[in-house]
Amino acid sequence: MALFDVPKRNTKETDLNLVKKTQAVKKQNVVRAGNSLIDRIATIKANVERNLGKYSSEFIVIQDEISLHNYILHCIENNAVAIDTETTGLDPILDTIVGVCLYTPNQQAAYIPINHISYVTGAKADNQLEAEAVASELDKLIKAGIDIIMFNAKFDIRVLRNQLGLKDIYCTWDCYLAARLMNENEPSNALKKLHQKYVLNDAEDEFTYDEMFKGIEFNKIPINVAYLYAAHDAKITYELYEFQKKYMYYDETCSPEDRNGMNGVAWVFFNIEMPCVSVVADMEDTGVLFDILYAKKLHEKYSVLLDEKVNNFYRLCEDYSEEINQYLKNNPNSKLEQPINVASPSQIAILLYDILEIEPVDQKSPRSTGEAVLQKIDNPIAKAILEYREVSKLISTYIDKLPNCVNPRDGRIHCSFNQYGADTGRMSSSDPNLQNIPSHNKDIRKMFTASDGYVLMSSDYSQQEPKVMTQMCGDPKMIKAYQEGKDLYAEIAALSFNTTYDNCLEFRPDGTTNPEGKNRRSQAKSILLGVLYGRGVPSIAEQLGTSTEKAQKIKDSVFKGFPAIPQFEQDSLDMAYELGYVTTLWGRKRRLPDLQLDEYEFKWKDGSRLNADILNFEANEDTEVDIPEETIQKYLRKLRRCRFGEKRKIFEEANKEGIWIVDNGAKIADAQRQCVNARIQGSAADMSKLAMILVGKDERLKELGFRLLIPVHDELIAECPIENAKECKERFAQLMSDAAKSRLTIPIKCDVELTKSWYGESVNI
DNA sequence: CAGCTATGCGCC
DNA sequence: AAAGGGCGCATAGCTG
Repeated sequence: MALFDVPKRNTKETDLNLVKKTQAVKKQNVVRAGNSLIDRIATIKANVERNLGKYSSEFIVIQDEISLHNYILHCIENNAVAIDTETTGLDPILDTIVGVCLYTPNQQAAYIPINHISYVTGAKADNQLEAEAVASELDKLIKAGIDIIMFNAKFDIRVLRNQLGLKDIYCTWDCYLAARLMNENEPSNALKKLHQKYVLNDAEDEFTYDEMFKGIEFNKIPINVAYLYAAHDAKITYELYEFQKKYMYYDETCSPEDRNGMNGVAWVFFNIEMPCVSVVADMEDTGVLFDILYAKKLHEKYSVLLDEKVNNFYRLCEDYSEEINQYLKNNPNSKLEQPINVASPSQIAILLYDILEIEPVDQKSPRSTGEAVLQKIDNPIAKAILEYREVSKLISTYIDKLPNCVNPRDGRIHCSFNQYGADTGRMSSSDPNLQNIPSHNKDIRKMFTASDGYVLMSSDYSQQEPKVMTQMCGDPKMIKAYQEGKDLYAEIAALSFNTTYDNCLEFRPDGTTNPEGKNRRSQAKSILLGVLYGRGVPSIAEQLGTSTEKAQKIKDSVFKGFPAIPQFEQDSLDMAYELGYVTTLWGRKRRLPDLQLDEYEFKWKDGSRLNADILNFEANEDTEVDIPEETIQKYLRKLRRCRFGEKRKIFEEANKEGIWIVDNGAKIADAQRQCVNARIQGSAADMSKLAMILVGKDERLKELGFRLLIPVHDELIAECPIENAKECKERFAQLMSDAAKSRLTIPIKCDVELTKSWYGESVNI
């Protein structure tokens, strides 16, 4: 947004601020000047021509049907095309398509304008193709079944479906997903960054949309300028694909277990990630029906509750009004407002630790006001703050936010799923995030409902991660427990603590509760889940409400009874140290470069110390002097010998010598924890995606009107017409159970819940 | 204002 | 001595 159209605000703006802003928008080769739209387009035009003008002969604009037809023939001949779409925004449903870019080898990259308008009059620009004409030509590519390469295909697929009506548009190679699989630690996954780094070898800079057109919709950019930018994208997508293709291919003669090469990763690409794209696109297009009226009722209900909580907090503060006033008098510059802002952690910290002088609970962060800390503070104010936060979170993040996310055309929420959101391979959800809707609270999820005449269906994998872990450990006793339908935690407890299975259950056979059994079971559970998360013994002890020593003994017993568990931990660590990465059951990689770090790094304090030998003319003046090996060894010896708490002294000692010691201990420990967790969480993610593919592409379910709505990691939410619920339910459960059969021998059972609204009352059929 | 980090918290 | 994996997002508070 430019300076001139910044909305008027109450705050006074100094001239200095305005000057600073003007300076801030100037960047490199991009100049911003002028205030009117006409001036700004002129500036953009100049920028584009200066930076992309070199492509003017390489790229073409296709403005008639015959040229388009000929280009499509070239694509089919080549059996490959890169496609990119240009739109007025990022919403494939509400925003409009502006043009399509194509590139096929040995041809000029082509831009096909469809919906450009004059930035002066707003009238539709001349010499563009009709959407229908473009659609019918693109349909020929689809019918021919040629390779279609895209970057972040889900978006372009949705645009082409919604804007051009291309129902069967597909993608064979998504460079975004390939890039994520090839290096999930890549600092940026933007097309231009990846192309710049891997195709151009960082030789030249490329400009992003915002750097070129910030704040201007693409349909207002004149065609003779726009094509330079747009066609470029299709071309670099293809070039990135050619780069990736060299490394990611599946060798039939090589098993997916080949963990040294890319075979496992390629298998995941072709058999999990790529087939998943259209399923995810379907879910986003479908959306989920939202009950705005019910949300309004919740707003009323929870607003009253919030008022109560705030008032309760202030009422409790009144007991300390003298102390608060005294504090304000002594600390006139403090951040404490009057009244206190309950939502401000810094003000709460002042209240609790400075005014009420409560002893810090957590020595590591003595001024924390987090939930865990507040729960331990025995003061009604702490409780009041927690209650306030609970309600305010519900209102701001869900009750008041979600209604604004509803698409006015269909009353549904179409969020965005990032298919490779987490580095482990898990999906994520945003705008809004539908994977963190409260489940503990029974009101919130009910805002999501089935379509009229439909019923909601949810199916989850029970104990997905423990099952995956059992499979990867390969422990026969654990596998047997699942095969016999036993409770894994109880079985582990029984065999670890030398007692019977029945003695490790919460309930006795006669239905009465067995506190000792419950305790044994939860101990075994804590140990197993602790391994899964890389949790430390003291933390497990805290969870179990016991001493660290006790927890260590419990862990020892479990590890002794189930040596496959520590063996699996060790194998995972070995794999990561040897190969630099761990793998999932299906071959996805999680690279952990931090594991290769030295525990301590030694650097000169003032950056680099240059070679001080003035007489050594041979030496490059940038040559750094290494820190003498004996000095490094001296400190390493000290650090290895020292007790905890003495580290800092040694660091300071080195500091006085001008040496800066970097302690990588925490990073290495993080990576070690990730070794086990990434394998389990990643394998579970593979499994859930396989289920989505099987369910989402099932022809029979499609016939029945069944559609997936939301994946929540180990759970799939869907809906289907009520009259088909019975068949859908059975087929849904069966497909989910079968999805992981290729690698999981443990029995998988899925129960399907039928409801009218999410987590609402069960519907019987 | 835009954009960043820190803190805190919802989910699996 | 302490030791929880993976996300997205709201608000506060700071900076450019």
